[in-house]
Amino acid sequence: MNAFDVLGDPVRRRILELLSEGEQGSGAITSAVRAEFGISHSAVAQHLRVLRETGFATVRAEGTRRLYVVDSTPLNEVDVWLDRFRRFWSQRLDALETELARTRRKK
Amino acid sequence: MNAFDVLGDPVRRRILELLSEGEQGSGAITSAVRAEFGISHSAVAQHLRVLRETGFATVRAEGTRRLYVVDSTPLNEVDVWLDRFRRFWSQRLDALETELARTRRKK
DNA sequence: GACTTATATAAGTTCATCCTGACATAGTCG
DNA sequence: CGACTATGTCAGGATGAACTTATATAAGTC
Repeated sequence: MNAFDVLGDPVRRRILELLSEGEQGSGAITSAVRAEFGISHSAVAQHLRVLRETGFATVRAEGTRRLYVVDSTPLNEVDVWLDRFRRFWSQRLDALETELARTRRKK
Repeated sequence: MNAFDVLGDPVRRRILELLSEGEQGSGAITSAVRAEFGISHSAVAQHLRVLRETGFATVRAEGTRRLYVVDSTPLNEVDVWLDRFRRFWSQRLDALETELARTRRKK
C-alpha cells in the first residue's frame, strides 16, 4: 500500500492529525476516532496497523499501553512528490499579490 | 471522491506528472500511460474523467483534440493539509545539518 | 489464580474502485 | 456522404479495502 492510499482514508488522516500534536496512546486515539466516525475499536486498531506497517507511525509499549508517534518519512515523500506542482500555486499566489497590490493602489 | 483518493491511484499520479510539464493532449497522455501501465484507452479516459471531476485538471477542445492542463487547487489543498507535519521533517533536516556541520569541522 | 482492562488479530461480509470490451459522438478527409 | 481518427461513456465483472463480530494475548488488580 502506497503513501497516498494510506492518506486516502479519512480515519487515518484524522489519526495522523491527532498524532501531529504529539505522542498519543492507542486508547485516546481509539476513543476520539470512535466518537467522530462511529466505528468499532477493531476498525481503529486496523487503521493503526496500516499506519505502522506503512511507516507513518511507530509505537512503544508502556505496560499494556501502546504509545504512538508520527514518523514523518512517508509524509515527507508525499511532500517531495508535490514539489513539481508547487510552482503552479506560487504563480497563483503571485497573481493574487499583484491583484491585491493593484487594489490597494486604487484606494 | 476526496483529493487524497484521487492521488492514491498510480495512473492518475502519472498523468498529473505528465501534466506538470505543461498542457498535454488526451492522445499523448493515453499512449504514454498505456505503454507504461498496459491498460486500455478506456481506462485512461476514465482516469482523465476523475481528474476533471475532482478539479485536478481542466480541458479545452481544439478540433477533435482535447487538451488538458493541471489545476493546482486540489493539490494545494493537499499541501495545506501537510503543513501541520512540516515541522517534523524540518526538525530532521536541522538535525542533519547539525550533523553535517559537525562532520565538516572534524576534517 | 480469577477478573478486568488495554490492545491486537482473524474470519467473513459488503461495497467501491478499476478494469475490459462494446458502443457513442463528433470532427476530418477523400 | 462514407471512412477514419480522436475521444469519451456504459455495463458488467474482478479485486481489494474497510467494516463488524468474535477471539486472542498480555498486563494490572483483587
